[in-house]
Amino acid sequence: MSLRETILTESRSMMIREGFANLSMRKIATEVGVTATSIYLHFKNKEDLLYALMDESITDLNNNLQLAAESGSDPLESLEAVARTYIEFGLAHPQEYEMVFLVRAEELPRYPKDKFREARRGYEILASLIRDGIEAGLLDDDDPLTSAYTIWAQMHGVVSVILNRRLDTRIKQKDFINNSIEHIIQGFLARRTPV
Amino acid sequence: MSLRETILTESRSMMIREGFANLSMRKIATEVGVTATSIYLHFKNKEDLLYALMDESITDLNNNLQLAAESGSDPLESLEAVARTYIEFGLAHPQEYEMVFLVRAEELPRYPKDKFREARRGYEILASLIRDGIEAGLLDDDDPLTSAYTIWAQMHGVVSVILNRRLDTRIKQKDFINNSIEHIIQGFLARRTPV
DNA sequence: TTGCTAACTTAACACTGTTAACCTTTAAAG
DNA sequence: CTTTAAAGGTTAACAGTGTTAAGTTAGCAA
Repeated sequence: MSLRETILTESRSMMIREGFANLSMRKIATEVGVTATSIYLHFKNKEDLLYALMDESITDLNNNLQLAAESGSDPLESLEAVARTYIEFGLAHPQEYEMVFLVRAEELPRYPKDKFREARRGYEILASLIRDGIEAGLLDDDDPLTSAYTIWAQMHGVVSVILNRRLDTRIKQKDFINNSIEHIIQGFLARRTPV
Repeated sequence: MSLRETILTESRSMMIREGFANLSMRKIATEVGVTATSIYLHFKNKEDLLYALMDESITDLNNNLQLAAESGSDPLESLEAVARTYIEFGLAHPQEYEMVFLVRAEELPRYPKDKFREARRGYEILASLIRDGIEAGLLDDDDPLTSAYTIWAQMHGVVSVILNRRLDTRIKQKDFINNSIEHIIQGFLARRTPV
């Protein structure tokens, strides 16, 4: 395994262990058994290293979503599976989720364009599912891409509220998730009696 | 104006100017015309200072939401007004919004309990609006508090996606917001034909 | 005048990301 | 077989961070 790979592996395990905020070049280097300066021979800077980590996580999430999207017997079932998979992924990998979705844009001003492609794949999985749903007459006939982003935003909101510990202690997390998924989908169901 | 207040005022203006992430005790102190150490005479630490700032912003947002909640002629209209107000507040005050809602729970492990009260007021404004809507037969009969959190999460998702610049450039921000508000509300409308 | 207290400062500690300059080891070229 | 060049690593330093211990100064009460 090349040093580059070792750094990535160790960074990821460290991030999961101690949290994204506690990652430091020196700590990573020590863990790997090398000097902090060495990392700069393989990554332009800390940002660059983080992008590499993000890319892996995004791919992982997207692969899960793809599977979920293919799992249902109709678009509605698949949509629910996707929502559930998304939320579960976020809760199961909080550090990775934070890194990918909760880091402010400001902190990543020069996100490399080629990495956007993988990031977009997720939205497109969702958009194509919505397109199927519209064609089957199950979902509201809006622009699928816009709706994909809207649903994504809603799912993200759910994960984000839980991870940021903003959820009222009186509410059970499970109820919150179920309620959310139900209403997110209901919000896009084709209206039987047009208003 | 006491030094404590001066520090708060200057911190806020600095945060808005240069961003939340660029706040440093030394910079604030310099701006105020004092040494960094002095701040510690008025605030326990940086966290404590941030909580004071957050508290002000949350109160501000909640006051806006309260007004919106009272603005409509029926619960549905009010709900839309609240959603629009929330999203507009987030976009108009990105730095404050980030501070209040995007900062990881980890970074605020000891959020003082008395400040939760103000934070909860917002959810309660929403919950009581939903309660009215349910009683008027306009909204789905779920637990109002759970629904309040769900709607909050969805609104937050919308703001968050925009602020974090995760929105596809092919989608107009305005369309995205309108589409979101529409579908969020639709997701909670009382179903005329029960399933 | 003494003594206390509040408000402030200086100096330091232990961190952070990052860079310039300086080795070594390895491998290819003449 | 020696020279050259590059790859991969190091040490030392810079400028910044939050935070604290210790020292100073001003104002006021006894």
